[in-house]
Amino acid sequence: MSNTKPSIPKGMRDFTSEVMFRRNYIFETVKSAFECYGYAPIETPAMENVKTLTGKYGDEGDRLIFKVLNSGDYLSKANLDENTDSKSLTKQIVEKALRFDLTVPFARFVVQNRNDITFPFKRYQMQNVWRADRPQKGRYREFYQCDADVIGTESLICEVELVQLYDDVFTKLNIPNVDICINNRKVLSGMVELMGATDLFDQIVITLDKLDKIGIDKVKEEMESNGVKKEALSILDTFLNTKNVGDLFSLLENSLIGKKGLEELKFVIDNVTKLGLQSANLVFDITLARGLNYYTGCILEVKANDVQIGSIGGGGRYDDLTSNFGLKDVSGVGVSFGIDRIYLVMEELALFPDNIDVSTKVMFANFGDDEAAFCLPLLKQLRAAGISSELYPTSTKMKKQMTYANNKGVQFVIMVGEDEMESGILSIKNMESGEQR
RNA sequence: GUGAUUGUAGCUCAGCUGGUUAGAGCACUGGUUUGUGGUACCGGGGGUCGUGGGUUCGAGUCCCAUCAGUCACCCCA
Repeated sequence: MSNTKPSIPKGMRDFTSEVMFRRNYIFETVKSAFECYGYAPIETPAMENVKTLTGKYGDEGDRLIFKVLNSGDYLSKANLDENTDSKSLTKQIVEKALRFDLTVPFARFVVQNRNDITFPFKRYQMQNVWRADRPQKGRYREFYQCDADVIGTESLICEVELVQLYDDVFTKLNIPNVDICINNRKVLSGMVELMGATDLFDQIVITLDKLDKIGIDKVKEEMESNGVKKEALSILDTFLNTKNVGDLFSLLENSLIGKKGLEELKFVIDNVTKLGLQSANLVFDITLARGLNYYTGCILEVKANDVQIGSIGGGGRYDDLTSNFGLKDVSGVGVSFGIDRIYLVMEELALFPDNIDVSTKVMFANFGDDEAAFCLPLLKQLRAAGISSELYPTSTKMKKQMTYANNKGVQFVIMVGEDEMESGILSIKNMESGEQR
């Protein structure tokens, strides 16, 4: 057999222990916040049926779904003729796909288990998802999402709580200068309605989302080339120049859906303002749109302003996701934490506490079989007391054992040799100070 | 799908306008110290220079192709 160079697929990663200690620190923080707000854990499988996933994320999203080839002689069951192309072939030889996010599988879960669930249902989920994207900074083909969703209620109190939840987590993680951007898809619908371009909604909204990146002129250019009329663009201008939510009411007076969206927006903002946030800022941003097109109401996106990276979290309300699976009129709302990006932000700003990567507190040096046997009961006692400890497995040179302890960040090394066994008094060395007794 | 950029030891890189046995630091390992790490000193192993072709007396260095990584656009966490 030939030696293959060890490698892993594009956009996927190994995590070393050092990295895992830090990742777990983030996971734990998020998890305890979720539980503190009354969310309960669930998990769903890595793969879903392709049909469950397709059509929920837009055309672009569908292309980025990782599909899993059927097992066995799949080609013999396929129908091949001269019209067969990749797309029609894929349909015949693929029936499973890796999950693309946690929200759609969750909607499926809710419908499938509806008889066992008490509504409103609050769950959290922290699992990996896969996207066949081109990797770059803060963007991988396998990454983790931590989602909290509540489904089965239209109450806007949920939105208010989710904003607080974001604030709680980022405050606990000590990430400064966090903006929680908020908008409402209904407000955008109202605006597009006034522009007389309802059929171009998706296009307009995607273009609008780029405003802070490419500037107003380019946005208008792109919209015009997509068929938006000049008059419509001046309406857009009025909206963009209105910073205050209250002032939008007069603009959207004639749009039923727009007014509804504004009322929702106002409720959330007012209540959050009343309760106050610890460290994050709630920012109304009319240009916030979000690509995933299952959102229907309030939408949220979180940015860490001190680091150049995409959003570190996002979410919103979806009114109709479960109807795809045959359960109508169930509204849900949720948020997602992008923990890989949060990791990068914390790394860049050096926000990780330095005492989170210690595993073994006490190590027994190994001087030989008899000495090792003497240590084992002591080890048992330490462990029973909840002190993480280990015995170096072989009696190699002291230098090597000490180096091992040092690199692993062990705090104390206990020497048990002949003298100690006889006297019963052990030598303990503090690895930090070098002191020994 | 589009564009830019990089590929030399396990890791981070140096290698000038092509010139003989390809270097450093870190890591690993042996010793100074037969029971002591993190600091010191001495030694050792490890590379067909991403791959394939071409130019040349001679290619890590120049040209072409190909593969892989990284970054940006699209889109997104």
